[in-house]
Amino acid sequence: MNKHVTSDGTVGKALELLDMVVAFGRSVRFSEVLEVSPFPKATTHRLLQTLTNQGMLAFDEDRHVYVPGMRLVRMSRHAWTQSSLAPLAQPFVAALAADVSETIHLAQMERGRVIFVEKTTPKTGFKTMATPGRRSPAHCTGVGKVMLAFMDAARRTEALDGQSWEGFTPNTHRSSDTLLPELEQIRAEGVAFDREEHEQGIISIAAPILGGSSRVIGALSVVTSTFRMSLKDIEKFRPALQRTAAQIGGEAAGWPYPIAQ
Amino acid sequence: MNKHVTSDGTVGKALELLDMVVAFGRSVRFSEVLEVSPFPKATTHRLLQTLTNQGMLAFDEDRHVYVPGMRLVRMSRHAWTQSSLAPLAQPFVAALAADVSETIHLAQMERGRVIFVEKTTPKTGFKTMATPGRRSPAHCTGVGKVMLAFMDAARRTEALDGQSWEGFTPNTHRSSDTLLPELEQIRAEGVAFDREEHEQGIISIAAPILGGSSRVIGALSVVTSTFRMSLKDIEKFRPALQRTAAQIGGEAAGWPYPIAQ
DNA sequence: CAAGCTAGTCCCAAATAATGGAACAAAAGT
DNA sequence: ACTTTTGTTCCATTATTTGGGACTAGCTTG
Repeated sequence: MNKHVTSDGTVGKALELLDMVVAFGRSVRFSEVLEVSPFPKATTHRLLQTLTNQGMLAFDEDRHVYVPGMRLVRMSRHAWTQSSLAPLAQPFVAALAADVSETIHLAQMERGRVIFVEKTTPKTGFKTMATPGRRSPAHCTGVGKVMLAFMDAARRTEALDGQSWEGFTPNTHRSSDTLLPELEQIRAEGVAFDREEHEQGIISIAAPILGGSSRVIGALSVVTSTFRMSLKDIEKFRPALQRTAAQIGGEAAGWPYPIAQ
Repeated sequence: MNKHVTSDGTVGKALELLDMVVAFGRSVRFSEVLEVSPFPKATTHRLLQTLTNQGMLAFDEDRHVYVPGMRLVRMSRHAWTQSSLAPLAQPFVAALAADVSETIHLAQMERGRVIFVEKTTPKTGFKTMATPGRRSPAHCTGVGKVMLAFMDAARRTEALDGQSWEGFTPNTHRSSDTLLPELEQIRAEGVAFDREEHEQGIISIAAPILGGSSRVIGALSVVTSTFRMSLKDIEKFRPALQRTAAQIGGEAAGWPYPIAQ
């Protein structure tokens, strides 16, 4: 008798479509949406119309394309300032970045998936797939694993059930059988390591950000490449990383930020 | 047989509630939402649950409050970069700000209401109510009036019907009877003036931003106070203002931005 | 420029989901 | 311990969503 991860009712379907349109990251034609929509043509069309009526999408009559609407722009901006750790954490992240001269990721969790909300790259930077607003699996990222490790048991079980267990590299965990023991260890150590589990050649050390009632509200990581450093080398970032995570957590405590789930 | 401005179906109701929660700008208790909700208790509760399930809201079990959810946070990146003029206009706005040394507002329109998407204040700045993400009435702001003036007739009629006609100062238009002739004049002149219609002591000159097919996608204004300048004085900003608006429009043409409506 | 094709829109009887008054439960106050 | 306030759930009724398919607009091709 558990809650379903997927849609409840019409609202769920509409939001699913909204998400799809927005995720395109560009204007889209009806037929493009229809291709990825799990709903029949008439239903898809009607839901898009509703969303457009509601200002969540805008329809360009010349080009016949849908784009995110102004209502979504306005609401999501409020959401960003209120519920993303980025504005609050920004100065601390910048200080850490200056300190370690490596890429820093700040992430939060949305239903078992990692959302990157801030990223700083040093001048000498290389590219990782993470980019603000991007959603990645939790089972194969440093920030994801550390949030899984520290969230409460019920949420963790649910989150693990929802993982894709997609294998990105030979090191990627493919099931909770191998991940669970590691989570135990992460809880003991206080930090998680990404051992090239998401991208070949990319490693990281990640610490949880704990808000009020020591619940996980996000995670912070120092990311580098195996060309520059080894797993052993990045261990040295641990004190600065944990200190910064604690500072951010301290600032955030007392504010209700979304709990990782 | 016209379209209704208000809610269609369950999706409309859910979005209305979402909007309310987000608009609070802080975490809210169920009872606070219920107070402003037009729906009965059970319905309000169920819709909030649905939104929470969907990740559009997050519920803090300790504090018993709702906050914007991570799903909305994630969408904000995409929505902002795609549909707000701010990223694209930023350099032009900065140049104009440096040129005139006055406050600049960049706005777009959501169903007859003005949304401020960017604002720059000179060091010597004073405070106006406008702040990015804020929504204001169109009938009493420079950017609002100029967008109304230049949008197509059908949309304009609909937008005017939706105005609150709230009187903020003695100069505020209280009905379309007085506003319509001014819109005519604005169309002829190419710019609109805010003559202390929204805030006592605040005046502005605003120009429309026209995208492809010369449709209004936004507006730009130079704002100052009557302590510093007169309505006649700010006329001198017109060339720079219009030039900048044209530059932004030029950049935006070819991209489908939400049309003012 | 008409015919053919594809993309987009609309209709309506059946199926399904939303509704909300009222009862109930859980906190908070006294 | 009791009262009040706040939050949650139930379920028969009611209203909305659904989607196959027909239709229309817009584009392409012979």
